[in-house]
Amino acid sequence: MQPTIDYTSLLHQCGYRVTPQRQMILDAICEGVGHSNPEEILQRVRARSSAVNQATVYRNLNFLVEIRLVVPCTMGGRSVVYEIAGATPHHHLVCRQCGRISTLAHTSVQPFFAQIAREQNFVVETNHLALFGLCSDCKVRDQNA
Amino acid sequence: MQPTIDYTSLLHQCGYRVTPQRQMILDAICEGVGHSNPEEILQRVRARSSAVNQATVYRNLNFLVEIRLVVPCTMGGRSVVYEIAGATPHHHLVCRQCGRISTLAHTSVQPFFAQIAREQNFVVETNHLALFGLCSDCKVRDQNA
DNA sequence: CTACATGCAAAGAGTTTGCATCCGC
DNA sequence: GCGGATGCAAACTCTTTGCATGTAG
Repeated sequence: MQPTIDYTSLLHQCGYRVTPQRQMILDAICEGVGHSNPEEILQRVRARSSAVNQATVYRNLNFLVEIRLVVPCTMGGRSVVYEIAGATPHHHLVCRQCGRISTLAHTSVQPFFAQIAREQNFVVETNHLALFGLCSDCKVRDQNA
Repeated sequence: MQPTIDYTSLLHQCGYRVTPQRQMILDAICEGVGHSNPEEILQRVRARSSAVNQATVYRNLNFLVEIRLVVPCTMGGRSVVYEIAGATPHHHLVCRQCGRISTLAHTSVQPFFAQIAREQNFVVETNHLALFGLCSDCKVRDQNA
């Protein structure tokens, strides 16, 4: 988790306005360790300051994505989740049976992305890949069934 | 694109009811070459039979996903897209700048999935991966800007 | 002081659901 | 004939927007 002050001054430097709401929303995204949907972010912000409007959260999320400070990614749920753009890339294996989510280190993914850059001349910027499938436990259970 | 009759008899065999609507929806998914959202499917079905309700489309999509005849996948758009489960796995590189979508052969992805199976004991079932990033043209444009 | 941000409420999109009717088997 | 499928409309969730007010710079 990165300190908020960096982002605050970064916004300043780029000429963007820094409001208390915007700061709290950025804080909330940082706390979420890269897996927060708008609702969770709203909850976290409201825990600090009771009266922040959800429209403000949505507007700021869109704004932060636009200026590329925050990255949206889909994890299979109904709403998109957000994470700080500079966060360490990390990936997830989502089991379709039991829903368990395990983490996949970027080192396991990097060679694959490098290969795509080489073969296709395409720079993958997804730093939060979600792969769906069957985890080891459910695979065994499936075979025995 | 696969002939519908396979799916029809498959449904029969499994004891599921086969209605004209269900057949048309399956046809529409097949026609979509794996990239149809509910709206497009509805349009395609209605081109054949004008009065099919959208609730029926949604109910059938959920049904077909549940019995694993159809697979849902997110391509970055607002709604999920659907494809026939048995379709040849194929993947996409989506450019975040120009929106261009290029195809990535499964052979480029297979070793990566195999590695995950080996290292993590996790069977990736995603047969329609969407990777977001910068295409070659936009990369050049980015560097010159 | 000005332009942008916020709050509020209402509107929009996309999807689901309750209930009466219909129809595959 | 029975149980699941459909049509219709209303409800629900998530997100966006118009407008008046507030506030950062």
